[in-house]
Amino acid sequence: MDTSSRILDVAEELFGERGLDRVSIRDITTKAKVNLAAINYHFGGKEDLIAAVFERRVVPMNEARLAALGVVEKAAGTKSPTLESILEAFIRPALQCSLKTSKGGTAFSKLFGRCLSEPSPAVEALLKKQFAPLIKRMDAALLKALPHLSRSDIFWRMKFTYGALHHWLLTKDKFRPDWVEDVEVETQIQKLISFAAAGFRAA
Amino acid sequence: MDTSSRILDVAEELFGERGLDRVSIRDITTKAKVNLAAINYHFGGKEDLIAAVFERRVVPMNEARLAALGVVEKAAGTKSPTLESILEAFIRPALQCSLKTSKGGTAFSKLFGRCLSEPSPAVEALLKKQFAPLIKRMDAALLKALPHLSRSDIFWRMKFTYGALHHWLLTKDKFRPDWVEDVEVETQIQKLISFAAAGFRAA
DNA sequence: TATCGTTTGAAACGAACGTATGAAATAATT
DNA sequence: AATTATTTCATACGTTCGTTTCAAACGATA
Repeated sequence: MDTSSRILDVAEELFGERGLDRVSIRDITTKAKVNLAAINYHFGGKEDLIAAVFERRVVPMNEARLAALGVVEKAAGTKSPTLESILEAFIRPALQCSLKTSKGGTAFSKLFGRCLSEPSPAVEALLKKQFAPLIKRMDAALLKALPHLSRSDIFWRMKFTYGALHHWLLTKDKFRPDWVEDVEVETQIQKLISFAAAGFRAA
Repeated sequence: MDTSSRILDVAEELFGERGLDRVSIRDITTKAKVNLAAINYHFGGKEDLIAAVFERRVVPMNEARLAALGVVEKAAGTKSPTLESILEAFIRPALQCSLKTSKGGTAFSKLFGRCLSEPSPAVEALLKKQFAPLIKRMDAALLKALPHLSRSDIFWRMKFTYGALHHWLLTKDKFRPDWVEDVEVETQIQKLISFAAAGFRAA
């Protein structure tokens, strides 16, 4: 494991746990067992490190989403894929990407939530660049699957879906009373898909 | 306008704009035109100020939610209120509370999002204390309205609804392309209610 | 008006922060 | 083996942070 990777791993974990601003580069370099100056040498500065940590996960995630969308569209031929399959192409990669992360998958979820609520300039630019093409494809697919909805309707319902997904990722384990039964991730994915699909189909 | 109020107003605005950790008490006291030591004198410290800013909005918001829930339950008599009216009792006060805020209502929404993703010990304790009774009442009402659902089902769907609500509050203006039509707040509330209601009614 | 509790004021404290520097060590190239 | 280029290291710099201090100003009470 080389220096850059160790920094990225530790940074992802600590950022997820404590938030971007509550983690110093000293915290990261100490835990990663690298020199204090290593972050500035390899990434340029703290802001650039944040962007790098974020990018490492977001880019593959959105690529996987686009690929999954392509698969279901191809499988549907000239017809429109089912609403559920479109939503699944959007939801599942987010979770898989989050599971690959250290600390059992919670680190990236938290990090993502933080990047949305305390965006640095670099992260904000990355967000726009990374999500613009994905949203375009999603909008088009949903418009085809639900032709009676307006673009505005799809925009709002997509925003609600997005919120449900990210709040779920962010607080997956937290706030869960002990009487909640369905702890299987796959079950939760299906629950979210059917919840969102019903929302999209609402009159 | 006394010192404490001025501090709270400015703190709310700045925390919402920049995040809890990116705002120094010097930023707040300067903009509020009070002495640097005023925050420590009136609130104890920065953490306590954050909790105070948060509490000032959250407590009335959740009281309004409980009151609204009481109203629709009373109106329904022995029967269960409609699902839509239960959800509205949960959703509308959040928005009204957010509208009362300075900066046209965006400040509290952002602040709330930040408090969820970068919780300090004081805020976290306040969150649990403030939301426990509300969630209990919501769960009971929903269980009565949707008797075929399990408690777990209601838990997950409530989490999704919660996520949709907060993501909406957090990014209300942001990320909205110019072609989106429905900018009326009331319309957006109805859209969210019917989206969530459909999700709750999903098979 | 004299007194006492409360609030404000200017200044300073130590700690922690991100970053920069230049020498030492390592790796790559010839 | 000699010479570059790259990476690591210990250390220091200048800033900014939250907090503290204590005297001055203020307000209420008698």
